[in-house]
Amino acid sequence: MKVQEYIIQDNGSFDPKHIFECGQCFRWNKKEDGSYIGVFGNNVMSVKKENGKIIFRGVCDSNIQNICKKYFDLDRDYEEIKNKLSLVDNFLKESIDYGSGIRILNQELFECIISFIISANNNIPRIKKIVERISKEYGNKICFEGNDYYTFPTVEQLSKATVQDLRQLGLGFRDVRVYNTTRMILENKVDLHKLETLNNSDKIREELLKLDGVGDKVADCIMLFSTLKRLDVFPIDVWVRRVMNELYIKAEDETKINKKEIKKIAEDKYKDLAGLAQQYLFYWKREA
DNA sequence: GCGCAGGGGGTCG
DNA sequence: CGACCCCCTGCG
Repeated sequence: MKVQEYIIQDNGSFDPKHIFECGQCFRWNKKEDGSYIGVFGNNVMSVKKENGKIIFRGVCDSNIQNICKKYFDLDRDYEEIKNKLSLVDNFLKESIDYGSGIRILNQELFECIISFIISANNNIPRIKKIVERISKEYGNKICFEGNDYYTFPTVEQLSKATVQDLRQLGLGFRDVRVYNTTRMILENKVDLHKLETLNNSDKIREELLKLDGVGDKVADCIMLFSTLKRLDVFPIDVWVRRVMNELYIKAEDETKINKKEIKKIAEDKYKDLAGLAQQYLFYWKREA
């Protein structure tokens, strides 16, 4: 496949570091020159920020410009979103200044589901390694600039894996969950195409929760970080719980805070942009 | 340097 | 509410 290139002006709302290290994705890796290389769909791509420009280079299964617009959410006006959220309060404004180049990716739904099932009670380096091994074992190989990369497997491809196979790849107790979920999707017990047509976050969540290994937190991550793109959902993990407690609740023991209380604050303050607020706060708190 | 607890983007029973 | 597999980290 031929290498394509696409260049856009940096308008202040695109920073590879912010995008790839705000915790939404697991398949982007930093190179020595500061660029990032990742695999998504049937594409391998390098992304680099240079002299006020963002440079995309990669091997793609169709036009690179269309692919980037979709995946990197380029048609959404993040300047407008940031202006709106900055008015909420000074905490959020500070976090937005810190992670000003964050964008929420449109990741492939099945990959997102499996990746976040694997994320349960796990740490990011290990999650990345497991997803990489799954791709190498069951995905397709793509060559780019002398190196081999592997696409995340389709439902059909991953359905070839037994529980034992998955255990061998290091999934631990999540092996059964990934196995069961893959089967349920393969057999259309949960119809991913139908999910894309639903326009109500609660309805989508209800469907996702049928999948083994998908609880509240994972369901919210899937809805926010995949092509489902529900910007109103507010995933609550330990970091978000911590920052929300520090800023607004100020309880002595944050583990005792009811999730509903946090969700209500998020809804009241951030409204239909809660998911984006979550990403700015998460990145701010984790990095700092 | 090695060895061993501690804990990690939660979910399930 | 406790266990869950694995591995990486931090302290002794």
